[in-house]
Parts: sequence; C-alpha cells; structure tokens
Amino acid sequence: MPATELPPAETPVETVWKIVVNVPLWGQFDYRPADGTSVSPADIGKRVRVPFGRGGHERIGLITAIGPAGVEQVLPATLLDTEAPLLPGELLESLVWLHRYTVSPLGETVWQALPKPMRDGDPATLEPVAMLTTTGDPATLRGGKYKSALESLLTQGVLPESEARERHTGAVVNELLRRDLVRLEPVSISERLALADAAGRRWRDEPEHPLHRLQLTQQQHDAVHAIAADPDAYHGWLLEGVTGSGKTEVYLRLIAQTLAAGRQALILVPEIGLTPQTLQRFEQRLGVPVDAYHSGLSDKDRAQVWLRARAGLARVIVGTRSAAFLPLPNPGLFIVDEEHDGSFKQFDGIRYNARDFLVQRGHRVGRPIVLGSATPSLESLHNAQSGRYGLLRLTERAHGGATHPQMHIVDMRGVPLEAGLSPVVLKAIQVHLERGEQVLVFRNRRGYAPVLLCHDCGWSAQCQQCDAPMTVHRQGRRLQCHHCGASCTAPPACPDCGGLALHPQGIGTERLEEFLSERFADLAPVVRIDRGSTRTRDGLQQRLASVGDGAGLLIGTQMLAKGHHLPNLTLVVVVGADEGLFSTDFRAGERLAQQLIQVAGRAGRADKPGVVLIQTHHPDHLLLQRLLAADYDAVAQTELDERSKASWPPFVALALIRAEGRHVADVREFLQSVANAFGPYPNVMVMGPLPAPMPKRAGYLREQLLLQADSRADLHFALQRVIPTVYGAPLARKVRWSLDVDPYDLY
DNA sequence: AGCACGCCGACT
DNA sequence: GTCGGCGTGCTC
Repeated sequence: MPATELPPAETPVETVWKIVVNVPLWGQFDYRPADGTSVSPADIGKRVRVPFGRGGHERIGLITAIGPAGVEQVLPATLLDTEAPLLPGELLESLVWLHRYTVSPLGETVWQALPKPMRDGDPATLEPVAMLTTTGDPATLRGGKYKSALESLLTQGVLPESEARERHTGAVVNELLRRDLVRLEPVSISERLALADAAGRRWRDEPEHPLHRLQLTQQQHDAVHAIAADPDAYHGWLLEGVTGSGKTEVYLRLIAQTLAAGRQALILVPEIGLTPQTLQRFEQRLGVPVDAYHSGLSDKDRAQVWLRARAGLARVIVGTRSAAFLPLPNPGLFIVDEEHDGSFKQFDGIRYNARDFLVQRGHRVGRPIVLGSATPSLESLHNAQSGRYGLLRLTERAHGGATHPQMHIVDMRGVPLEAGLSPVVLKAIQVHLERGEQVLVFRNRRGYAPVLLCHDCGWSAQCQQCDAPMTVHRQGRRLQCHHCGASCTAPPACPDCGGLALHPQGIGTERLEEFLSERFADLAPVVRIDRGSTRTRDGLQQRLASVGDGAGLLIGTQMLAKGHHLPNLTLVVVVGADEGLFSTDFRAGERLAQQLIQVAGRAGRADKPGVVLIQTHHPDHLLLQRLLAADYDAVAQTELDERSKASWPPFVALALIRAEGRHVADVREFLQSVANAFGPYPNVMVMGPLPAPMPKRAGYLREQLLLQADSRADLHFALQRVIPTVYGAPLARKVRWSLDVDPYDLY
C-alpha cells in the first residue's frame, strides 16, 4: 500500500466545555478545565471564569454543554460553581428553548435571566439565616408593637434575620432579643425546608386558618377543582373571570394545595399589580412567607430571593416579568395574573413574552399553569377555543350583589364641548360629586394638548429629532416630545408666518385638570395622575390617598386603568376612545376593549352601582356596541374573526426586524440584504424594507421588515438559518437592529 | 458588546 | 516627534 494513501494520523479530538458568554455573538466557545481534570456532564449549568477576547481579559461564562472541540485553540477556564450548577437543568433547557424561539444568541438569553450578582460571578451562597425562636409568650407583653412583632414572628416561623429586621424594624428585634423573648439560632437549609413544609401543610389541619374564612362560589369551587384534579401533569388553563369574581381566591386555594404538597408556586403579575398590599394579602391568607421578585429590589435582595427559590426555600413567589426566570427545583403551580397585560412582553434586549415562557416551563416540568384575566388576550382565547387550554369562566361577582357597571355611549356629534367634554358628561360629573362620590376621567394623553397649531397658516410644532408633533405642556408655555424627551419653550409667534394665532389643539390630562379643577373647585378636590405628575409607586398611592373617601375627581392615563380599588368611585368618563377604533395596528381593537373593560371595573361597589360614560363620534361602531352589553367575549370574537380574515396573529406567525441608523442608506441596504436572505424560504412572506410607522425618532432613521408565515415552524425554520448570518454581517455593525418574534404591536 | 490594532491631525 | 481620533476585525 503506497504511503501517500494512508489517512493522516488522527489525534483524538479533545472533549471540552461548550461555554456561552454575554456577547451578541451567535456561537459558543470551547474551553478546557484549568486544573487539568476532565469535563463531566455534571458541569453543565456551572459558571466559569474564562480568558476572552484580544487582551485575554477575564469574563464570566456558563457551561451549556460538553462535546468535542470544534477549534484548534482551546483555552483553560476555572470553575466558579464547585458544588451544584448555578442553573438547574430544567431552567437551562427552557432558556435554550427561549433562545431558539426568540432567535437570539444563547449567551444573551442566559445572561438576562440571571440577577446581576450571579452575572458578575458572585458566589451562589444564601445568606446565613438565624431563626427567631420565641422564648416568651406574647400574652405577657404589653405595648402594641413588640407584642404584634412577636406574634407575627411566631406565625412566620422561619425568617432571615435581615428580613425580620426589615419588617419589624431593627430596634424592635433588638429589644425582643435584649428581653430574651426571642433567640437567634443559625438553621441549616434542611431544617428550613422542613419548617417550610410544616407551614405549608398547616392550613389543612387548622379549621380556623384564615384561608377558610371565605366561602367559595360554585364557579370558584369548580375552577379550583378542575385545576387541582391533576397536579402532576401539565395542563394550560385560561381562567376568565369578570372584575370582582374572585380570581385571587381561586389562586389562593390552588397555592395552598401546592404548599401542602410541599411544592413551590410562582405567580406572575403585571408591574402595576405588585403592591405591598397584594403581598400582605397573600401572606395573611396563606400563613406562610411570600417572596416578592421585582425590579424595585436591590441587586443583593434579588439575588437572595433567586437563591432561595433555587434552594426550594421560597415556596410562594409573586413577581413581575423577570420572575419567569426563577429556578424552581420543586415546582407545583404556575400562575400568570392579568395574562393579557402588555408588560409581560420585554421590549428591548431579547424580546420574550414571560407568559409564553412560563407556559413552556409548565409543559417541560409537567405542572399546571393558570392564565387569569377579566379580558383575556386573543391569543389565549384562541388557544382555549382550539382546545390547547382548558377554559374556566367566573361570570358572577363573588361577595355581595355588586352589579356590573352600566356602560353608556355619549354621542359627541354636533354637541358643544368644553375642554373636550360634552354637556351630558359635565352634568353627570356634577351629580356624582354632589352626592359625595368619586369620579374618574380617563384620558390616554398626558400633557396640556397633543399639538400646538397656528390657525393662520396651519404650521404645527414638530420635534426636530422625531417624526412626531411636540406635546404642549404647562398651559402652553413649554413643548415636549414624548418620544425622545426633547423639551423647549413654546414660541411666542408662528415661526412660519409670524402670526400670533398659536393655539394648543386637542385635550391632554393637564388641560382637563385645569378646566375641571376650576369648574368643580367648590365640590371636590381634583387630582391628576399620570407619568408627568406621579413617578413612583408610592407617589401613586399617596395621590390616591389624598382624595380620601369623600367626593373627589381623578384625572388620569393608563396608570389609573387597573388595580387600585376605589370604593367610592361611581362614575368613569372615557375621553378619546375613538383613536383606538380606527388605528392601523392589528392589536388596537383588542387593547381598546381591554382598556375600557378594565377602566369600567374601577367603578361601583355593592350598594352603589357604577356608571361608565364613553364619549365618541362613532356611537354605532360595532366594538362599542358589543362593549355596551359588557360582553368582552363578543368583542373578542369579532376581533378574532377580523384577524382571521386579514391574516393577523394568532392565525399567522409574525416577526418584525427593525433597524435604525444615522444614514437611511445604511439602514435600507442592511434590511434589503436581510430580506434577500429569505429568498430560499418561499413560505415566509417578506414585507419591506419599509419606513417604520415613525420613520425618524431621536435623530435616528428607522425602517423595518415584516415577516409573515402561515406556520410558526416555517417562520422559525427560516429565521434559524438567516439570523445567525446577520450577526456576522459587516453592515449589522453600522446600524442598530433587532428581531422581534411575535411582536406585540408593529411600532 | 468590548477591545486591540491601525493609520492620519493638533499638541507638549 | 507622539497623543489620540474612531474605522475594522476578532473573540474558543
């Protein structure tokens, strides 16, 4: 045999760690253990410190797999997590799923799921916990705060020392310690787990437990029964419950059963819904500590909650969007409350929907997930109709005979208006205020007026940086752009014709406040609540509290549409609903219907039925007519039919590629090359490149590419092949671009 | 994204 | 002469 035909001597390929780092690069990187040990599947999910990039600078990486080296050069990496992996297998697998679904780099997907200290390589260690053991009897104590703190500590059982100090103030804890009424004792994780189990079972054995105080309605009972029937298997449930029907009570029973089984429950709520009152209510009814997970926590606190969840110690966690990424070794139940809410969709970085991610996790771990809403998203309704989810409906209000608010349409055509309000509306406001009740005027435009217009020549103030009119603020003295934040003094005369006929056009919340506070000054306090007046959660609570229980007039945007129960609120006025009736956005109708129902839900209580007045120029519009019957389902069905006819989601799969840059030519060329790359995939329809609905924003020129396919699989097949190449394209560095699978809207 | 390498203008 | 502008290319 001639020597030349011998195959080259093959050196066996080294088995290495496949590592992702937090960079917008598609691939993974190969590293070997620095200490010379061999790699093991048990390393998957652990963090490593790796030399990365030109200067060999160190970064944190995460081992996602092991396999044969794909490159010549393999650098050494040091393990950071020497015991258990930071990410349990299920969470990592779910994140890999998310990376495929959103078609974004795995490194970025994994990194955005971690609390900052874990991203930075801090050790995954729980802070040592001292249990507060009561050695004294609260009955022997006089003086309210020590006694109540001691009683509360007794019911909580196990509490990290820092948390005890936070809840009951350090001084109180110190005093209890000094008087030898409590003792601090370090507890092991296994002891803490055992105590959590005991607490979780307690409600079963105690007939006097707070959970049993409320009698469930038949519908609530049936819903609990259906969902709890098979706690060991995945099942998606859509819980459609009108305002006041007691969805929360259903959640609480299900959570209690989950606790009794020694499992963890994760509850996702919209940003606006996670108030201290919500948490308190959960804790009081369940009788166990409830962990909150949201952006308001410090990095350190977030990391501790994350680690408690990972250790199985946090049994009930209520959190916002990012809580969908909590590691749960022992999951029992997933809940997404107000599942239609837009805040579950992340709009920057990797664009995921926390609701959909959680459904996927429920599926993976084989546990029920409940999506609750008074106004379900069309996607979820569609899933319920097609049999993917079970549908449970709560149609009756739970306690007392509170009736649905009466909705009325106020025809504005040919009617004299004051600050955009018709005489009928003004009269109604007066009547309700005179009765000592509260009124909410809902207007989804903040500022004084949406436009500053010259009546002589038609000029209007436009933002220099954006394709949008400037909003008038401070009674016309200032102009502000709500898209880029630019702000300037309003011109004294028209810059075009020099005329003095500059008038604010249209009505914003500031103008409503100006007019209404003058008109009704002698009847009630007038409070405006929008992002201009109220920045913080506490600020919102304070402003609501300032109205008190008596007569009051609230003017507000979105912020007031949900949550916050105001028992004396009997009239809601909706100004400017027409904008949602004729929008080009496919989701506009759905959103308007949800908004109107939610805002209507603020009005009325058992003994005082609420009234909702909707001002419109289109009193015959089908959507409004259906809503009058308080029939969200009928509206939703109409909207679904429309979507089906017009080929919009959920009947087709959509993806949107946006790009912006200083030069429109770069943006156009980039998107055109991406569009061309879809050539081999005829099942994906490519629309664009087209100017974005707002072609210029903050000085950047924006264009977009809309991708549509009948089947999600076809869309993903094409995206999986095209998008990785985009990451390597030189033009991609000259523009800012993003991919949004299942865009919430097209703006 | 970082970060280094590289090739042209105003400074001790 | 060199400090530094940000264009281009690479990261196991």
